[in-house]
Amino acid sequence: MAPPTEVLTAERILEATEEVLRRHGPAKATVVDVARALGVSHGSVYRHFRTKAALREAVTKRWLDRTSEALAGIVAETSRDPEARLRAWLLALFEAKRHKAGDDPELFATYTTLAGENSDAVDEHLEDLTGQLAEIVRAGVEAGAFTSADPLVTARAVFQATARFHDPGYHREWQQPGVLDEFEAVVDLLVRGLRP
Amino acid sequence: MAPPTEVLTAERILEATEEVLRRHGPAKATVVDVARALGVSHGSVYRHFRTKAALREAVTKRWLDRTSEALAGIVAETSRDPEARLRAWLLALFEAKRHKAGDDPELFATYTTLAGENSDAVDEHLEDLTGQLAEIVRAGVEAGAFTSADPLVTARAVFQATARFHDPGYHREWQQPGVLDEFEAVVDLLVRGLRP
DNA sequence: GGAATGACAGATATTGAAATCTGTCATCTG
DNA sequence: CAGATGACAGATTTCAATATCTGTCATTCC
Repeated sequence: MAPPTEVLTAERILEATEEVLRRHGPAKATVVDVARALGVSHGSVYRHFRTKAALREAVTKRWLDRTSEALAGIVAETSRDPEARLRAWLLALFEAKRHKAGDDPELFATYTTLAGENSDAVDEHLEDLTGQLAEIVRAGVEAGAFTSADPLVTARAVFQATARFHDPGYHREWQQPGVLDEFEAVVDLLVRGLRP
Repeated sequence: MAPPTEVLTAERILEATEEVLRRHGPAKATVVDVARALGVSHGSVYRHFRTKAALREAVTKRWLDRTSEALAGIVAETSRDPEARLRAWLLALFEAKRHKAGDDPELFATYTTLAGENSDAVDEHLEDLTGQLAEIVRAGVEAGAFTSADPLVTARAVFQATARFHDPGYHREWQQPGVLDEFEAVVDLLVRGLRP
């Protein structure tokens, strides 16, 4: 099916795996399918990824990293004041998830399954995100806009308190009317709590 | 097995059902099992509960009501100041769930399954709980300890912000060291946000 | 010689037939 | 006659046979 003349790279395998996952879903996506999509034998896939689990983990990491990068941009907007950045960051996270879940529910379910299989990768991702939040909190403390004995502890608290608006387990509730108001009520309460 | 002389009441059926669920788990607990435990035919059970689902829903409601009652006691302790009551209420909810999940994981899993099957009963329960929280917030506003434009909206925000410490989906994390510190960090932030 | 292949063993998933369960109701019993 | 029974039809679950997949590796190919 695919041009068999091209060199087989990890990158090409990952792309094919994403496509197979999109098509067949996480339960039916096999490495034989991936090999077939690439026009190679499944043994060749195993030359690049030791196991099926390793292949899926690599796909998961790729996907999580895309989310992180988008949010890192907001952390870097140092011209905006910390409170605005905090609100923008939390809203961007929520809206990104909400749209993924709403626009393509099957793909979202696929990635939710992958995330469940790769809790180590997810934990790393979560640490990355709380690190970004901590950076905003730290900047806020420095600017006198926030109070916090320990920005990382505070960041974790803010992240956990907004779990309902980014944890995939709550995805059903993200489509209901009024969620954005509920989101704002929580964020307002947290921002008030952060002020000196 | 049970004395067949006694009158068959809904109450006795509910007790037997809880026992069967405890023994066999939610997947294998059948109404034939319940009937057998009571020494009656399964047709007799259907005289008191229209369907298996209705029977399970009744068991679920019973269980949820027990949680509500314990917490209602804290709301009623009007001699304590609102902030103390709020903290005590949230801690009691967390500790109750944490102990149920930790002490008898199988039973906890059983009730989590039942809760998933009966989202209407759960929604009612959640409304009940946020109502209790709203009552504490309202008292706090009246006493000048809290600010809130709308106690019910604020109560919902507080409840959702602490979801990680009462939503059964997070039960794994409740056993990890440091959760109580994380709980306190979130509650502190929220309480600060509530103060005028 | 480095990459790709495909046959293979053991693990996992699918399938369809048999067993069990749910919910009804005509019948029985005290 | 109010309440309990158990036979029954259709729905659901279980289980074992069958097919497919995962991961390895000796062999092939460029």
